[in-house]
Amino acid sequence: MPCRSLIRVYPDSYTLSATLRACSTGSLIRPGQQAHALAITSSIAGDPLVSTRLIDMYFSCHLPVVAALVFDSAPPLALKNQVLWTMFITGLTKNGETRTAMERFHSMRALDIESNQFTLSTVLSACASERALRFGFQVHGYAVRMGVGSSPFVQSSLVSLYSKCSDFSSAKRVLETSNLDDPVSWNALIVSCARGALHEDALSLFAEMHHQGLPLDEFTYPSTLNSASSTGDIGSGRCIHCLILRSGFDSHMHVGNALVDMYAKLGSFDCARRVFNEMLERDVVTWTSLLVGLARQGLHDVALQLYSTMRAHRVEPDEFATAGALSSCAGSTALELGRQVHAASVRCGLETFLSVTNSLVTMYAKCGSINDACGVFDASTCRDAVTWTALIVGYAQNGRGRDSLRLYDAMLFSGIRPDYVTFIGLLFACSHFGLVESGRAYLESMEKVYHIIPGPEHYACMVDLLGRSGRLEEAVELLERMGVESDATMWKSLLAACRVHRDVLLAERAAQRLFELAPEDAVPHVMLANVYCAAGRWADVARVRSLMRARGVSKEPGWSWMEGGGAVHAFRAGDRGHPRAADIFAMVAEMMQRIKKEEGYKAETGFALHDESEEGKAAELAHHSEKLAVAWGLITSPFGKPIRVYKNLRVCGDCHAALKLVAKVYERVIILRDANCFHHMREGTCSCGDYW
DNA sequence: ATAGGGTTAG
Repeated sequence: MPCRSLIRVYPDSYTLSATLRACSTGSLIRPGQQAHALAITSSIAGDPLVSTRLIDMYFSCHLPVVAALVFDSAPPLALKNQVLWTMFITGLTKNGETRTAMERFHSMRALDIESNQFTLSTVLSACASERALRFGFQVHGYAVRMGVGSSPFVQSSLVSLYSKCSDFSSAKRVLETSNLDDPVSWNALIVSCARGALHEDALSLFAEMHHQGLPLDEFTYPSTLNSASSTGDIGSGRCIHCLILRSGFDSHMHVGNALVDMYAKLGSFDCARRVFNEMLERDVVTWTSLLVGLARQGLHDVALQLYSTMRAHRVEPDEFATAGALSSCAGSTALELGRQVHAASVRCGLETFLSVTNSLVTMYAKCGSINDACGVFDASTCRDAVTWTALIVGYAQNGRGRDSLRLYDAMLFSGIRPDYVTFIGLLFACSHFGLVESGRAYLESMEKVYHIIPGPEHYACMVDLLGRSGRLEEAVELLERMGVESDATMWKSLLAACRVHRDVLLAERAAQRLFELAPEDAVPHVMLANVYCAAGRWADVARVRSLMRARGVSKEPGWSWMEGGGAVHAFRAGDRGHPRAADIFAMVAEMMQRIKKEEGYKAETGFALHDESEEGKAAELAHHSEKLAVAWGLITSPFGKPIRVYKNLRVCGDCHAALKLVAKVYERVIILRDANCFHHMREGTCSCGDYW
């Protein structure tokens, strides 16, 4: 057997520590493991110096379990080492294992290993994450006994702990004894104020820092700006922006992000854009801040353009960007794009985030794709009240009141507490289904069992519920005795009920209130005209029309649109602007002919706006935007696929009746979302139960 | 050798 002589160089612990430190800095797991192996073959893995660096390396590579294995297998001598323990507890805290960090600190004390300011600041920050105020108090006392109570690191951790636990007086007491030149404690306090919605306090702390001449740093500004935008005070926001520019902190990305966020939240998109454009580097937060700001102002299409620009810049969306984009898809009913964002979120493993799940359910429900909403819900592993509520509301809006209420029972069964919005969904479902008694019971349990005070949205649903079921007097009574001020939505519900139940007198009363509440709104005028129309009071119809002219209110033009082939096709009434207008009008003619012949359809000319002959009215109705859009759907979308149409106003009564028959004759499902709810039309019936 | 505070959501 030939003897191969190998010259092996065994590294010493200093060399290996240096290598491991490099692996930690770069989160390099493979070289880190090789160094670990080398430490074992060199018999120096148990050296306290090496163990410390090994643990640090595994934590930096986000492998807390391996780090714990290394720690627990360290030799007894190393386990007496204060630094090794500190490193281990710090690593646990940084990896979010704050509970374990506290437990390990407890063991450290039990083994009589002393702590220093390094250990204690970390442990206090773990306590802060766990909101463990009592344990934190004990650590505070121990820190004082160990003589490190005045270390700026310990003090800032204490301020953070107390303020996160809302013990602001203790936080301020620590702050008053702290080193004046250190802004970290102040920053911690400002952050907690901002998180706890104490925005005025946050701003005055900032002012005090500034007044005392304390150094402000790149951590001070983001949370202060957050409070400035939350108070809606653009003046102080601009002042802070000036300070940032003068001190040069605008070069920090977090500060720039906070500025973009503030201006976007306050609706100053020019300023937000300018900061955005001038930033030296941007990350996903920069883009998301702008996107969410746009979405909040209802500028969903711009937000979605921004999302695709972000993707084009190869910025990977995270769960916040994804949730924001999905919420804009919901806001502009962009189902196709929503599906793409959904697919991308699955590819990136983001769909398990609660925020993404919630916005997916909401997006599908608001786009009328309730089965997809249901699918996301069923596949989700983590649900909160928002998840359940999104589907409860979704079912209700899509005309599935029973499923909505059934889901609420399941929600209670799974131990999730309903919130304010849940009850809006439930009452909406009840009004949809005409369940007067259930509605009353939900309203009562909301107050008595869950101690949630009903707001205008709940009363609006109740008025609608009572009105629909013909209990008009009761509805009026509720409007007068409820604890909140009546608003236009509630009176509109009542007016709609008056139209259905032909109560002209009450309709006039409701309309009068609406003219006072929202004089420039055309809808009440049109609804009142419809009431007169149904009662055959043509002179009054004409009077309302001239009133509208005199007041200069005009009906918002109705338009309908549908997605297809990656584009949106939009139609106005009588619109011949589409490149294939001839085909569309031919299809409308065919549609109307077939439903007349096969289903005995007759135009409901009461819904025609202009005074003309009966034939003229019928022709006007036939070219309403929703009929044009459905015709386009029949031409372009394959058989078997639902035709999805969206309308900005409520669907007109004649279109509703006609399209139900179109769905039957053409054996197609038509899903029409109007300003009020979804209409799932199939085989001649509609999910709204003909009341909307 | 070891330490503290930040921006984005439904």
